Amino acid sequence: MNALAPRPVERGRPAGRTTRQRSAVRRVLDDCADFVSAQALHERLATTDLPVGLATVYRTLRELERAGHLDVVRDKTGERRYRKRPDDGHRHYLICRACGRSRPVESQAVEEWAERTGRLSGYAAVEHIVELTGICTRCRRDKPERPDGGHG
Amino acid sequence: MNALAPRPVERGRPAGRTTRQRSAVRRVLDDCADFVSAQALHERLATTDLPVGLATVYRTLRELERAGHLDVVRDKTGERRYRKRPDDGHRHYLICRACGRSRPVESQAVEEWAERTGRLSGYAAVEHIVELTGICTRCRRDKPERPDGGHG
DNA sequence: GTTTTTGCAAAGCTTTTGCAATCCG
DNA sequence: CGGATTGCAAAAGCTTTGCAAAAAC
Repeated sequence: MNALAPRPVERGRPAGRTTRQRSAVRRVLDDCADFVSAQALHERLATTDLPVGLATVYRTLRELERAGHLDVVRDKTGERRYRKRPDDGHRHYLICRACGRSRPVESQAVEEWAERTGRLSGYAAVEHIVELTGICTRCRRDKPERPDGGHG
Repeated sequence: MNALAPRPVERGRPAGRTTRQRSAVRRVLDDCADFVSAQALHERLATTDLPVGLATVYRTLRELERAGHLDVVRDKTGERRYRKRPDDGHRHYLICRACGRSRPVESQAVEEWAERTGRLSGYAAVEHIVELTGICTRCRRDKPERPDGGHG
């Protein structure tokens, strides 16, 4: 559930090799364009021409995360979910606790607050985590709230 | 690292029995007045007149959390840390990634942003998670940054 | 005297790691 | 070829759960 702060990024670091597995992971991330857990990714890939090992999925995600290509979120169970980050910078999201679907929200106010608070505090390398969860209009009609935040 | 949103709280629910163990847990939480992990709590209690089992610590924390008495945060390792919530409502914190110490920050701007964003979205029961991390002035001089956010 | 709570050990989950086999360049 | 990468299974953590013994009211 935590949309990542603008990391003091390690962008531009050695990219590693381009393997079929890594490409496959990126492709799925692009395709769904919503938050997915490592395990879900692994399952989707399992039904593919090129199944990818769970460990590799995790490793690839960690890499993409470090490179600043992903927004990351943690649900109440502690599971991490990943979503492709737009090229023009990180986003914050409003995530439905019932169906798991996410939408980016306007967050300039928080960005400014975070920047200002960090600056005034005298702390170095201040990062922020901000996220919103709720029940979307559709789910409010249809389903009961799931405790974990949905979207296995 | 997530400072909890103003829960659609379950306050005022049956409080359960008052046992020596639960009192002990609350006492430690009051004493340190900073974020502590369940395991750290358990260790502190271990050296006491009344050691408390780890499972009991977890159960007590879960209860206090549900009752809205705690602010909760998750570090990068996924470990949860708990801190007594002031009586007048939840806070957001700036936490030092090196030493783990936390200080509440002024957060009216975020509160308003969250409220407004939730209202405009049409989502129900919107909750927010907001937190800041950085390196405090003292640690900037003294120690190197720890990867996990400190305070074992 | 019931009902709740405790404690221990075992189980559950997600994520990480060791290492031989494999692949990329 | 040589070093990076994959996969599997095992290991690591944190947290939860089952169940008999103990405590609370």
